[in-house]
Amino acid sequence: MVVENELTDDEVDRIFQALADTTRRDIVTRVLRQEQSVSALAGHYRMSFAAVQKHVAVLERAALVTKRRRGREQVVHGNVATLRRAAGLLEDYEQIWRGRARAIEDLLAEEVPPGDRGAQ
Amino acid sequence: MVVENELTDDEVDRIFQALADTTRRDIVTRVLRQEQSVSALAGHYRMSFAAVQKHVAVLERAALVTKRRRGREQVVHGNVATLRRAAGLLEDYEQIWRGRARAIEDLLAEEVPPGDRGAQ
DNA sequence: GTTTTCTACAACCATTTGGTTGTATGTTAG
DNA sequence: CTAACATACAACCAAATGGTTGTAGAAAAC
Repeated sequence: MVVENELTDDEVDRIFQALADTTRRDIVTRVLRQEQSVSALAGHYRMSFAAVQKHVAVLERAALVTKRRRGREQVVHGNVATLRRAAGLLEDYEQIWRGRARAIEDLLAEEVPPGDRGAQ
Repeated sequence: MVVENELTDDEVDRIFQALADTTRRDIVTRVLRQEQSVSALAGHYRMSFAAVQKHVAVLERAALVTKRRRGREQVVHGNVATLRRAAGLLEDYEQIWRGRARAIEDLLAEEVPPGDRGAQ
């Protein structure tokens, strides 16, 4: 394991599920660049305010964004730690794959003992 | 952009959607470790063969796995390139965030011109 | 105070998802 | 050839998803 990740299956489900929508990914990029109120976010899309509100709620349940009250508006900001964890998970998969590749290499090295090279 | 990624929104949707299920993530880890036939995979889960077949189909549409015929069985192997791309996307988000952090730093540096340190 | 703005939330709807069973087809074993 | 095995695929179902409209409350503006 590259990094201790302590995420439950459900949490990982929610993270990837939340990322599996273009609008939500766009919201994430926007709030990573600069935190914004929900209505400011809603202004960027052609869907209803309530729809955007729901998208933000999905991202919030996945801990990809957090809301903070500021006066009458609720300002959304990105949660880079969760993104880092998700990236870490994917990197773990790569490591598994490399581990297998390594094992195959080792196996081949065993089959062709040192000093026996050259024979097919 | 860290790496040229040339994925459409729909493709990214499918990748994250496919990863948003514990069974499917488990299938990915298994076939990354060692390629397996669909029925061999199905043996590991308490759901029906058809259900596992559907999960594999979802992973295949996302290009996370590929099937190869071998006799009467269809052997599934993991597609590490797609995983790498997904990881790259998440790393891009981190970069956006770091970019903003950098911009804030620069802004602060402007507000407190050189030689004026020590105040606040 | 009244009005406007921003948010929350419920109810509803169409579509997708994740599962089932059943049937058909191709491939290997005897 | 026949039987067993591995896969494909359709039909069906309950639950979740992504959208809508409408109503209500809280905070700010006037």
